[in-house]
Amino acid sequence: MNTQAHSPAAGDGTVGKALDVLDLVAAFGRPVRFSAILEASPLPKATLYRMLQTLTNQGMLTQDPDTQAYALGLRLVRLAHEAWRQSSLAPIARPFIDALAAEVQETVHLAQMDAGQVIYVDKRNATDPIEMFSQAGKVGPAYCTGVGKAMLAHLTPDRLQDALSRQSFHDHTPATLDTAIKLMRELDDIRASGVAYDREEHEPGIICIAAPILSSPARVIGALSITTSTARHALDTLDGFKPALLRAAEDIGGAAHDWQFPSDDPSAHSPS
Amino acid sequence: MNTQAHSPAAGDGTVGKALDVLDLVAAFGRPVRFSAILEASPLPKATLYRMLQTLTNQGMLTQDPDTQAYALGLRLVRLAHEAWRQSSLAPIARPFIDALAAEVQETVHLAQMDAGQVIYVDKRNATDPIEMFSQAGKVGPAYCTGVGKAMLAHLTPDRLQDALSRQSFHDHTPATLDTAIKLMRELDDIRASGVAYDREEHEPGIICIAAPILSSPARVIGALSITTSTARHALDTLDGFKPALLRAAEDIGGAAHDWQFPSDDPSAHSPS
DNA sequence: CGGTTGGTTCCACATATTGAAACCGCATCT
DNA sequence: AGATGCGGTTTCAATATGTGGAACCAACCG
Repeated sequence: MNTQAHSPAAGDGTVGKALDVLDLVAAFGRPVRFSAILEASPLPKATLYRMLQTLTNQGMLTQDPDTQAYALGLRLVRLAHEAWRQSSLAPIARPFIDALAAEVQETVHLAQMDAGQVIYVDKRNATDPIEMFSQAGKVGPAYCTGVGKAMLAHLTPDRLQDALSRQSFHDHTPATLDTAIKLMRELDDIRASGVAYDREEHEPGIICIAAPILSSPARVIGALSITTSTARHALDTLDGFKPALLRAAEDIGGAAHDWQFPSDDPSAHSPS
Repeated sequence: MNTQAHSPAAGDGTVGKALDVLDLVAAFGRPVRFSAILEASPLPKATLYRMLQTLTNQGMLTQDPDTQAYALGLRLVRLAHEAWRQSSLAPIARPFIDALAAEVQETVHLAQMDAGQVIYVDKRNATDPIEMFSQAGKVGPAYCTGVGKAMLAHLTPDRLQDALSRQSFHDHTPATLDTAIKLMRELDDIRASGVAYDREEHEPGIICIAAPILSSPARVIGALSITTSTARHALDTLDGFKPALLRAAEDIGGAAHDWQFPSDDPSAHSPS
């Protein structure tokens, strides 16, 4: 019934609260002491205390022995390593992204959708060395990024509805599509052309061309983008990347599909 | 009382179980269906079911709509992004690692210790492009890796004891130090010389020189290693890297210290 | 069409979580 | 020194939560 997913104030049971605490600690972005967490949390002192202890025991948090500040634990990193491997299509997409980045000599992003937000799971920077984990895991808005729009455009109606309801439509730049109506119209174009553009809608001077990655029939499982700046490319020259981008996106989609249904999955899916 | 930290069968409360389930799913390394998890878990059907539902609600797991297989969720990736930023010293160490890798033209690892295990939080591969997240988050044994031994050597007695009790002492290669006694003896040498070697103890043909990263008085907060193969370097030529390695380790330790105690922390620590 | 596997829901019971209040240690203030 | 306050830890009864055996439903298979 409850279409509402997590995000703040999800509140299923004890683990919900525990995870909220994790988010809370994460939000600080640096080690925090007990009292700081306390006043940011709705939980009463004693409860929070035990929760923190439990989480620390579990390795989800670590507590500095000197300053007794809590920070996210390494178990999380360990888990995430797995999460990244299995839940994201990053590992599958890797070779294609490498190739694409090398070919176009621009920054390439691989993103997925989570709770209406875009989450970058990989990035290849053709010029600079690399940015690594510092980028993977980053989240961003869906309504004003190329990858976000590319994915939105190919969502099923109900999922789109859900996703739209989560957008905050803040005006990042003058070009930002700041209403659901404008966005919807653009999504039609995107569906038609097969690619989405970010026309400095998120950050001034930054533009990109993005394509959805589709699996099986027509499920979006991610998006791929080539990002550059107005200093390097005019908006309309972005189309030069279109063939390479689309090819890479298709290749990744195909690879993902093959990986999901190697040939033996007994409880298969509805015929394609 | 219970020195035992997490790992399987930790069992504090509900969240403990929830996290165990996460580990379980992670262990599969690929999306798994309900029944598969069920038979790997001690939990009864109904309980596990609700647990999975909760975790899915919370975004810690995702369930494929077609095959209803569970996989680690993107929220985890998001959290880990933060965890990596704040709990690990990777972000601080980054520039130093880059420099070191460039200087020595060999693979450089940055690792930390968690529950007696080594966890790699960063890696720089001087020759190949990069390995990214695919490496960060990886865990390995402490007793037979350079970084592991370097950290063990500088643990406080009680922590060392705890860590040792968690080692499994499996013979990876003929050179593996397979008993606590042998290991202890080696730790003395490491303390004396300031660096640890991996003499093909983990993988044949792979050798490394590692140094602990120390903060404030004498707390190990991580370790740094330069890894190469017997094909490229003889064991005794590794010493050539020693100065650069030690310098980098010291620099990182210093930077971490400055970062931890910028200058204003009111509830400071014992005078340094 | 009946048997089986795989997943979901019920419900009485027990356990784990709750949170006000008391407590401790330690630094600071007078 | 002695008092005061703040940050962190512990206790304990009330109760909300999670538990898990068993029944249930659906879909697939023979």
